[in-house]
Amino acid sequence: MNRAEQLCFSLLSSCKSLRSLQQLQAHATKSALDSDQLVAGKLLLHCAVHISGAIDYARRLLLHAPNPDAFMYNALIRGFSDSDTPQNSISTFSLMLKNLGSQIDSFTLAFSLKSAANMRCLQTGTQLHCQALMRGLDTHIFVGTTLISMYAECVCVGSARKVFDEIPNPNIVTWNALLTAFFRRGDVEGAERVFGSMPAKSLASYNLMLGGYVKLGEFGLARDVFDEMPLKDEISWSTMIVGLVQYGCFDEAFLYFRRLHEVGMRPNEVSLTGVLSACAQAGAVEFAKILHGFVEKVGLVWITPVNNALMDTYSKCGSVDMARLVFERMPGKKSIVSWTTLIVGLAMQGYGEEALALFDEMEESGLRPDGVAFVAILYACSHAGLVEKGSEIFETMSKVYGIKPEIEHYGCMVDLYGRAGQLLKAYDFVTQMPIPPNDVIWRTLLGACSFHGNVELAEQVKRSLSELDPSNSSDHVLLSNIYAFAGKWKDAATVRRSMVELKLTKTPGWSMIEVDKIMYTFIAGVKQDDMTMEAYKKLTEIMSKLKVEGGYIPEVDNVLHDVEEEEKEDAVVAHSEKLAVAFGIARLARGSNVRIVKNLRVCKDCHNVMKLISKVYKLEIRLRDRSRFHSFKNGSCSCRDYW
DNA sequence: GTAGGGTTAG
Repeated sequence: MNRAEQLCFSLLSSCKSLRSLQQLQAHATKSALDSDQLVAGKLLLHCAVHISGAIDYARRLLLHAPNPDAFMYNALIRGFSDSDTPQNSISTFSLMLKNLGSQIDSFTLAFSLKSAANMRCLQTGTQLHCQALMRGLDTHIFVGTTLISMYAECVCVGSARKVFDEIPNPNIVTWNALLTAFFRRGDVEGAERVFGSMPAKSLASYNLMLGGYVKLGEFGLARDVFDEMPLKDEISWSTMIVGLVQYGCFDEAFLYFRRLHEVGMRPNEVSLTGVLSACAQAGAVEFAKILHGFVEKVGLVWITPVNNALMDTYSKCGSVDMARLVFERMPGKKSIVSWTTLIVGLAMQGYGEEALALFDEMEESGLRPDGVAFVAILYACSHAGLVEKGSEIFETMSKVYGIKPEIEHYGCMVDLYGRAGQLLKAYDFVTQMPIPPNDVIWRTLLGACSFHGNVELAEQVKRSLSELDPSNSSDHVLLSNIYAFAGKWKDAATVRRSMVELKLTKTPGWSMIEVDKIMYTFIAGVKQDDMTMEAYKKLTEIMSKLKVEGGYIPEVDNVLHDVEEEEKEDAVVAHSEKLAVAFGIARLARGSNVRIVKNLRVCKDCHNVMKLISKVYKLEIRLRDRSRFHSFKNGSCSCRDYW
């Protein structure tokens, strides 16, 4: 390497943008370095893998290179393998095969195989495997390991094993790839056998075991590995935290996060996104604010997923304005996830028009909406009652953007019509869908029937639902409640009895409230502890005050006769959100806002009670239910009674 | 002059 080349390479490593790289390129041309194969190759590699958004420029560099060599092809194939269009890797491979076929080497195959793995495309992967076989590269340690990873991604454990057996000296990375293959198939015993026969274990092997157990919900086993590990790094901790959050064990996730801190480790971006997601789901906004401060202090604001998690947390905790602020101030790159997160946040609050405006803005910024973005915008329309607009967008999605609607999009449409009370239209839509409706679709429609009190259609929908998922207890509860609200107590009781016969237990409704940074959970009908007793006592007081000062009339009390206690409880009386709000009124400082998170959809009676409380007690209540946000203020709700 | 295995967001 000569001095000019050396200088060029050291300058290259500091190029962070395409612009600075182009300046360096101009400089190289001036110094007659542009005909230097080494320089041209390095420039291309830097564009392809180190500068975000410069991959197309890298492609042009290759197409215009006077003598494209194997190194250049490999660089471009590598760049595409980590992009959002890994299929371009494969087309570059084909081009290389045509132009420079004899020079395909272990790098070419390893990078191309990575793309096949990312695409989970077994067909492409197998073709590349053939190419490797023809060149005797299938037993090459790097190619072989990547082949195993590819088969792992495609859940072909047998093929992964075969490749492994042919590799003469598998190293620890090869073993780890094989371990992944077994876990990918959910084969714990197979994975344990591999782990047991490994000649050496590194930290990554233990982390793989942890992740594998955690993903399969085997927390006891995961905890054993975690406690026995000779060394733990940030990935070990992150794996535990993320896994616990994914399984809804928020308290334990918070515990691990605290322990991580106590043993002197610093939370990294992954454990932070994990614990933020726990805050989002549990509604722990005060704790999230502390984490936000930490994120800013340690410079993690540059990490896009962290910002996205912050936005998601703030919007799911009812502070969509904070979410917007995070979005506007993000110093790093806004990904399509960033935009979609805020769109959903606005939609949950019923800000349909703002969500639509943001969607347009996203497109203007050059991002092309994907399938999930369309789910978000359709969700926005359905939660804001924008039926016409929603139908229009649904049409454009396939006709203009060429995105084939999937079951989630159809679900949004059913919700759109159903929420708006256009039940028959929703029903026709379901029966005319080009793909068979699943249980979620029918359940959405059943929810709409419940909200709009259509008993006949509900019965019909429930029959279809029972064919698909007969043992879902919440469907039975919903139908029973539909009967109860219509005063058909005998039918309600029949549904209840069938639940007993089918041995179905109902999903208990729970609500959480944060007081002094501690989350309290309330479950209707569970009265043994002091905290719940306190809530019940306060609730009784509140309800009588509402009757006198707010003119409260219970939704079904007047027709409740000759009914078993259980149906009454379920239909209205002491739903968990009422207990949580009562607890909040008893414990929170005057003037604090009440924030509640509920796992099911709020019922009409509770919604009514919340409105009255907000007026009589001059309180602002934010309630997140399974489906959306409700901000109660001065006797009315932000959802405009539309939910 | 380029690689392979372990934890992140809608």
